[in-house]
Amino acid sequence: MSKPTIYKTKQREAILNYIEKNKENMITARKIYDSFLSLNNPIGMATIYRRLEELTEQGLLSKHNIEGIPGACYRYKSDKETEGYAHLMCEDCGNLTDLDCDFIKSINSHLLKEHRFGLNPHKTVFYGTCRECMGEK
Amino acid sequence: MSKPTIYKTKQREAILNYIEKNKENMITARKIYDSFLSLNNPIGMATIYRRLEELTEQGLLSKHNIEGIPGACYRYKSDKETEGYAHLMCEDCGNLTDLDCDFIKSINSHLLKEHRFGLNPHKTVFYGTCRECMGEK
DNA sequence: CTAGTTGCAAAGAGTTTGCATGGCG
DNA sequence: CGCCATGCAAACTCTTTGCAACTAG
Repeated sequence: MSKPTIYKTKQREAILNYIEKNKENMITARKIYDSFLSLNNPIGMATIYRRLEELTEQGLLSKHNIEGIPGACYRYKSDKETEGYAHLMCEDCGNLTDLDCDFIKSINSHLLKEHRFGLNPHKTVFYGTCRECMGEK
Repeated sequence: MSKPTIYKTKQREAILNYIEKNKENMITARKIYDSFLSLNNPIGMATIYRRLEELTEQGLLSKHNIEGIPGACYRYKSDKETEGYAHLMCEDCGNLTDLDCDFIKSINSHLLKEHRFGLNPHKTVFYGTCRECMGEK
């Protein structure tokens, strides 16, 4: 039952590198695909999906989906250094940011005590309108 | 700029009826399709999607998507009588329940004051483990 | 009559899988 | 050399759209 060996291939390293460089941003399979394509370093979509899925399982990425955006698709975000944070999703611009705040702890304990619900902040997304989009209205 | 007339067709009424009867449960396009099919009262998928979309726009349904379930698809939930509630999604069993609690108000004001984020509870989903699934572990 | 609705089939988008090839260890 | 990874293309799933036929008002 030992874990399968992981081979350090060019593609895997490149994807890890891309994620490291874009840890502040949202990532989609297509963005990665296009990025490598424009660097004349094309990579197969299947490989991208396989790696993203793997990294999500390993807890290094969180996988999200927003509606209301044309061609909605899975969006991944690096969770390095932000484990335990929740996320804020703007319904207007689709921007996803980390909720780095102790308040999540009180939400956590409220849900547990009053609703017997074990919150997973990491996956939780608050929908609404972000600062910028509120201002523009 | 007047709204288009709404025609009371057999299919539309049937879908509304289905939703009314299933307001406690999650709804998917396929569930509706299968339900009508088994009643020897088949209905086109396109119609179902068109009606669900319309009802979502009217705020009578909320549209969700959960991962981790094979063939993840959009799941709708009746929001009649539960407008303004947030939702709790169980990652284990995929169950979606309403969060009927004043605590949402303090979350609301916190996000607004400290993060300048205008929460839309109606669309917000807390991920975690539900009462039942916690017990079973 | 006329505008909205339906159902089919085809198109689309995103994602997943089968399989032969290729490369790490 | 063996196992895993890759890339292509095909398959799949869910959803959306075009269009001709239909129907409520």
